[in-house]
Amino acid sequence: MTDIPYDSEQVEKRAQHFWQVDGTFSAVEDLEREKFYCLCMFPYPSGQLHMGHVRNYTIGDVVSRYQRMQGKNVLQPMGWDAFGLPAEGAAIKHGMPPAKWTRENIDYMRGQLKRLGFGYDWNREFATCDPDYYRWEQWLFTRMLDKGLAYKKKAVVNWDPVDETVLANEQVIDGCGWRSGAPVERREIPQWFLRITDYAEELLAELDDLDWPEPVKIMQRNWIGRSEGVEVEFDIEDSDQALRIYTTRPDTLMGVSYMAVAAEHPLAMRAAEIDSELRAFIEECQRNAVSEAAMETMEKQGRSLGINAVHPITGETVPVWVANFVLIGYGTGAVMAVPGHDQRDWEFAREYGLPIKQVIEPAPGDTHACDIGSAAFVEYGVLVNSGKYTGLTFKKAFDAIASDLEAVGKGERQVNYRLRDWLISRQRYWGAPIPVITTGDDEPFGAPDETLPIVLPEDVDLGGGGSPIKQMPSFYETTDPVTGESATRETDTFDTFMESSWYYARFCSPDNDQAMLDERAGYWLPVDLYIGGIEHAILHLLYARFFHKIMRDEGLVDSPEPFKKLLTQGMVLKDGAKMSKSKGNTVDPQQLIDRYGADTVRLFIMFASPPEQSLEWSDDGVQGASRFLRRFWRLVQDYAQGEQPAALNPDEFDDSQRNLRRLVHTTIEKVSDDIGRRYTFNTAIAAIMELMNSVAKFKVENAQGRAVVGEAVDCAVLMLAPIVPHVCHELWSVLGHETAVTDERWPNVDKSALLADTMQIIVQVNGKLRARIEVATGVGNEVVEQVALADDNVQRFIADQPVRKVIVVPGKLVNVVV
RNA sequence: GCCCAGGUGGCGGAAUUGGUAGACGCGCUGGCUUCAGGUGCCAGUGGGGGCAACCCCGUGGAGGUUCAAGUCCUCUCCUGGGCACCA
Repeated sequence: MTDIPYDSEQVEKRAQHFWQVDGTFSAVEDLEREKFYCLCMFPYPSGQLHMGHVRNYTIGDVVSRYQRMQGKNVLQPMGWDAFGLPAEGAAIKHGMPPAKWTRENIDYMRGQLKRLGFGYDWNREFATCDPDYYRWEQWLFTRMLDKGLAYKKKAVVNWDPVDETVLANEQVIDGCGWRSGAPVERREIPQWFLRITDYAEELLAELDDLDWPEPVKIMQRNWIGRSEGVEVEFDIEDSDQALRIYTTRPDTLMGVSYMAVAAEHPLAMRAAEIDSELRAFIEECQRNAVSEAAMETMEKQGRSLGINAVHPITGETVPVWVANFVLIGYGTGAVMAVPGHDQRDWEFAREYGLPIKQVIEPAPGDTHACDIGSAAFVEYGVLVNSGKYTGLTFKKAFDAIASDLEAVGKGERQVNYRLRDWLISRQRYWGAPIPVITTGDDEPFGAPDETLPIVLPEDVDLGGGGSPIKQMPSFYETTDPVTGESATRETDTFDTFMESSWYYARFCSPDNDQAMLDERAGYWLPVDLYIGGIEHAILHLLYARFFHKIMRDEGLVDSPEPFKKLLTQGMVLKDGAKMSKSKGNTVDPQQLIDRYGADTVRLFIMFASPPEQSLEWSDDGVQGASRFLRRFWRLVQDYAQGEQPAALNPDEFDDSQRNLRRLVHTTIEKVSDDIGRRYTFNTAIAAIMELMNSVAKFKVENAQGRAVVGEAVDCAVLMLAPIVPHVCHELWSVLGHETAVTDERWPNVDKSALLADTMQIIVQVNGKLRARIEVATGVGNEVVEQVALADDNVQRFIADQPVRKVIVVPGKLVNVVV
């Protein structure tokens, strides 16, 4: 028995020192070698790593080290998503500028990442609050401005009337400001947008080719929400105004019984001028939260505007209402209501006593219930009560009605998207300044390249509430670079999603001060594997895809998409709930690292569940991981104390040696598949544990026995190296190897070792397990069937019943049906 | 409300293509070793029955398809994620 104790702290120190001195993880472009760019979503520097980070970055490190052992040229960088709201809150709380707070957090968290032994190329590190970084974002924005891809229009914000500041949705709690407690108001202010909708079709189409989880692609498709419909114009009675609406169900046009417009719609505003009760209702609507979830769940309310719209086909009039569930920022801010065939319209009509008309009935053979008296019938069907359209099916009715509307100039076919343009203005301090200048009443224009970056002043005091640069003439006062006349800088900053939309590309060329990207991006991009939380499935990933296409159109990258493969990890839970300070169920990774070492933490977090599922934290489980590593250490040390093993000679094997060697190679096969293809690290670890259990039980009785164990131990160290790299670094040299384990190749499967003489077959009678039989490998189905039928227990269950059928699945099972 | 996941022993999870439910680990029980300590080793461990061989039941719930269903279909309940200014 070895008496060398497993001292994780010393082992980890030695390995990390070696990697640093050796420059193991510095990535160098090499056109001769196949590259692998592995990227994890970078962290917001909130102060310390949490378990979600540890999980995310361990997954990325395991894949990176595995791909390196496959011979790939691996790039694994790390940086900081450093702008954002929490820094402003912390600044007010601690009386410290956000920049200082952020950079101190980064220094601490970098130390934590290093302590965990992640193989990052630290030479490429940057933070998004570095002017050298956001400079190029500002530059790209001015290109977009030139191309008309960036534009300004009014948009609604949450306004805190007491603090006189714009609030994030997160800062609105039950409709009130988080600090002031005052009811929040909707306010419209001019803001910057990016025309992501110009790319809607491409963003939708290219999803098909991505190797991403299907649920994420489905969510993005739904988010983009392509629909084919008709834009219809309703005249307003006794007026030269018109009301435009978009519908995907023109087949129900003959069932329209009222129209509904948003509170901010011009028709509603006009009507409110002469109707105080209506005005009160509209004001009430403007106190509603703006989020879609709030819109959809609140009680549906409305008021009649006292005006009528004229049906474009029948000429009949229908009343126009204002409704709290219609949003001005979405579509035309107005909808046609068909209560017979839309559930929300139905409920609204019921509430306010509006007529409900059936114009669709179920198609022949359709079994959906249809009773307009108790609910809307929302399926496609056959038209009824629809004049000349009666009897048509959906598609035919769509075409006929659309054509008729087009013929009279009252409508046109249109493809619509649910996706809206990206609002990138934030009325906050801690973000990248929007590089725009305004002179007098002229249109704003982009800051000239040579004036970039527009640097955010960092030595500020946030005590005054609101963004300090809005009160800082030294920041916003400037001159027109051409005319020299006095001008004003934009004081809004970019949405922080802007920075996270292109950082993956900048890691390729982090030190270039002449250009945003260079030819190195051509080598590394696209990212081969991108790993991060499922909560980013829509927004971040859609914005990054959009940015990539913008950069492609600017000639900066040549691929269509940024992330070839995506792995979305689940959350880390404790007692069934997300870890959070308010619930008091957090587990500090640092304490665990201090107590057990990085390898134990890495092993447990990879073993506890597969990456896509949520992970239930367990302190006892960490103990188990620690125990395994100690056993593993002892087993390898014990083996290494013996003499050099003989060469493997399969002809000399006895049965137990042959069995152990078969297990070694079936394990290599399984672990390679689990890590390389399935990303199920938990089952890979389980398989290696099984192998080690068998090695521990195995009795070495001769030279070939020792040789087989030697191969098993070597392979186990190699296969565990990506997961617990420190202990494997040390054990690899203990085993007498001169090279570093990080420079070794992944073990190969010896196919000849996999062959077995016999196989086990399951025998069922009527689908229930009744016997297990052992047959020689390769015997025919007839023989297997005979042996199965001859089994005593099988005979007992067949009894005197006639055998109706026998199903034989080769190599697996026999099912006897009686 | 809408979109997307998930629900399997006391616990985390496994079962990859419809073919042995519960691998591996934790916990627990019994035993051995030990200067009983967050040590090591051995055996057992889904529920019920049986001395045993074995048998019956069992994957949130209700139906269905199939020789065979954790896996496929329909409905339903519960939990989690997202919903455009948290990141």
